[in-house]
Amino acid sequence: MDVKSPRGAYAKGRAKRREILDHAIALFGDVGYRAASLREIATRSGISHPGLLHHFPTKEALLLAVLAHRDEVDGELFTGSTGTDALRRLVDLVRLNAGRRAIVELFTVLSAEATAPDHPAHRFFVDRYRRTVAGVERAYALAGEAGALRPEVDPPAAARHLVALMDGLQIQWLLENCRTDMVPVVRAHIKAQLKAPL
Amino acid sequence: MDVKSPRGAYAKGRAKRREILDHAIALFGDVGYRAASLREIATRSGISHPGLLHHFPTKEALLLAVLAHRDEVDGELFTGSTGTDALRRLVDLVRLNAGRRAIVELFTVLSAEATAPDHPAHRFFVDRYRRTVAGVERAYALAGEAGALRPEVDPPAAARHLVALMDGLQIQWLLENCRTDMVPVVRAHIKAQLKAPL
DNA sequence: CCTACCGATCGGTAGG
DNA sequence: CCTACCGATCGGTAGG
Repeated sequence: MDVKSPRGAYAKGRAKRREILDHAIALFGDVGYRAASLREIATRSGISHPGLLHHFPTKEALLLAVLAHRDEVDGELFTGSTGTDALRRLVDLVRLNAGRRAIVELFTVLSAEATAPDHPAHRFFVDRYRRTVAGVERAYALAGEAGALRPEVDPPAAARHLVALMDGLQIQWLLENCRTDMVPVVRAHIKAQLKAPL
Repeated sequence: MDVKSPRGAYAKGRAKRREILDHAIALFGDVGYRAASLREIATRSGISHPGLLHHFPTKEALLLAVLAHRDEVDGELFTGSTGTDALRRLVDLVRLNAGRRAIVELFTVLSAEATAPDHPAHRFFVDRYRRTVAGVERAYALAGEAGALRPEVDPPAAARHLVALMDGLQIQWLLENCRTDMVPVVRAHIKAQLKAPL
């Protein structure tokens, strides 16, 4: 018995779950959900594929667990910032993403795959984009009310524009094998919309 | 013998090839290249799957034929326009794309899938983006030389920005089931970069 | 263009 | 957590 972890068996199960999630993120990002195999994820995680199905009962459950896990981690990033400050935080998010190719790949590949209405992650991404665009729109609206926005900026259009810009830059960044910098493009865009320097 | 088509056999072969290409575009767009099956494309085209392989020897050959076919059709759109005029034409392209969901789906899904270096279309999309961004950059540069651009517009960054914007809007448009209009967002963006009205 | 087949691989289950 | 298996499906080939 390990004194430092009296619930060693549970801790081990949680660690294995986490290991499976990490390898699932990597493979879903590389080849997409449909083309990824449970056997490959299981082998990378050091277990058999029925072993994997003990932790996640179906392939779809694994996908949804991956998405929920990512939402949980990234959701913490933007709690408490509003208006102009939230727009500034988005530049930080772009910088952060430049350091985690696997996550960027995952969302780029899955969001495209999930445009198909029968894809198991379709609802997730429809809801996610609705929430994201609405959140960015609110940030623009608040910045506008505070008098920080140039008058020609229209919050609804600006929100869709900014989210699209970030997504599109990620495709280019991945195809260029991360050799370019997404940050200045986003930074210059937001800067041009604000009255005060960013 | 049909007098109006003395090479009826050849014409029929070409029509079947074209039919296969159309169904391949639709299925590759719906589920991606890896998850699409030759049997499904063949069935939709009214032949057996070895029959399909008579026209296209491998799955990869079919993919490359689809991409070459699209490049051939769309390449004609921009011959002869330069500078500000080419930027205006890009707005027309967005409007055109809003009328062909299948094509938009195809390129959105495949470009994301092909960010993986070992994807059979990887080279195609790397080259395609290089060419596209370079072409748009040249349009901005020419517009700048003609004095049509606002001074803060930087052609290299503006080119990556505009291409990213178009790609990102397509993802949102597909997830929203084509219920929104991409044109005003792109139009307003380019308009804000030009001195003269669009 | 077809039928019939190949070996490989898939998600999931049985039974322990 | 395992081995062993299920039926289904894959891309491609043989042979006509």
